[in-house]
Amino acid sequence: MGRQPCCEKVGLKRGPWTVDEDQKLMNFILNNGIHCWRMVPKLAGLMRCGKSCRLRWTNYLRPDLKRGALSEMEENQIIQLHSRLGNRWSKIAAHFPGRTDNEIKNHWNTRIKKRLKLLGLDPVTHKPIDPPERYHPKDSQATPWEEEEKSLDVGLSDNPCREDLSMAKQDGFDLGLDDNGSAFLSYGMLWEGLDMENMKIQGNPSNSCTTAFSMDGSVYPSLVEESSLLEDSKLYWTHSVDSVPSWSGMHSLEEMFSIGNHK
DNA sequence: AATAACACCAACCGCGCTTGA
DNA sequence: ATCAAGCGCGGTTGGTGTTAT
Repeated sequence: MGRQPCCEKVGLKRGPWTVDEDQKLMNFILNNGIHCWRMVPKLAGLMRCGKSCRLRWTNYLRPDLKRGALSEMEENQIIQLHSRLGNRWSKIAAHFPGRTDNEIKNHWNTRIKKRLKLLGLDPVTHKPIDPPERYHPKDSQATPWEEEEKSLDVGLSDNPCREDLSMAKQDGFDLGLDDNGSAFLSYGMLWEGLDMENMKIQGNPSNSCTTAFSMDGSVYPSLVEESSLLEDSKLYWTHSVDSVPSWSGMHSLEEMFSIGNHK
């Protein structure tokens, strides 16, 4: 006896969402908020399952989503967080306001993985490929990232990046040390040294100063841009869909989305 | 110009966790 | 304590666009 399907699939639409469907879902959530995803498609007049609606909202329609490619700084942060947390995309995404776990996961699978391999690093362990074994699972019940998580609060703080800064400082990223105090290559330096066009390591780390973390904490342009953007448009999105009905600036939102964000 | 190979990403699937009856 | 509904997460798939041959 298997698990019952999340919904009755007969007669339900699948595949890419149309503009009309997006508008219906958007309008419904803006006007009513979300209390039960299962009921959303029925009430919104959509021939979709609730799960599909939730995915569409969280990955595409949410007003606080940040559009565009991930910056090099964001990539570096993703790598460092992944080395601590493993494939816990939602936890990693929590450090990137406006980015979804799906987006980060896709980016990891399609780009970062390859880059790490090119650099001779194992995307899973973040260590040089075929190094002498340093991690012995038998020695510990928990994986390295599980151990790491015990000492980390991976939830959102007032300034997630500042939290990361302290993490980085604690763990010696600026010194090129890993969690165990061993020699460790800075991803930022590796990134700078990798000429993706010619696919070769240029190797002048001394010129490479762009790491994920700036110790003065002043260089997070994407966040700065975003916060000013939010201020300008008077949007106060709080990561909680329950707060949808209380947004101010609803008209700005609707205008924004009537322009269309479709492929 | 045709088409094969590759890259990207939206969407789906199924499992596990949480919550409430 | 048990069970089922609902939700969230991570892995995977498939469609579409781009590049190489």
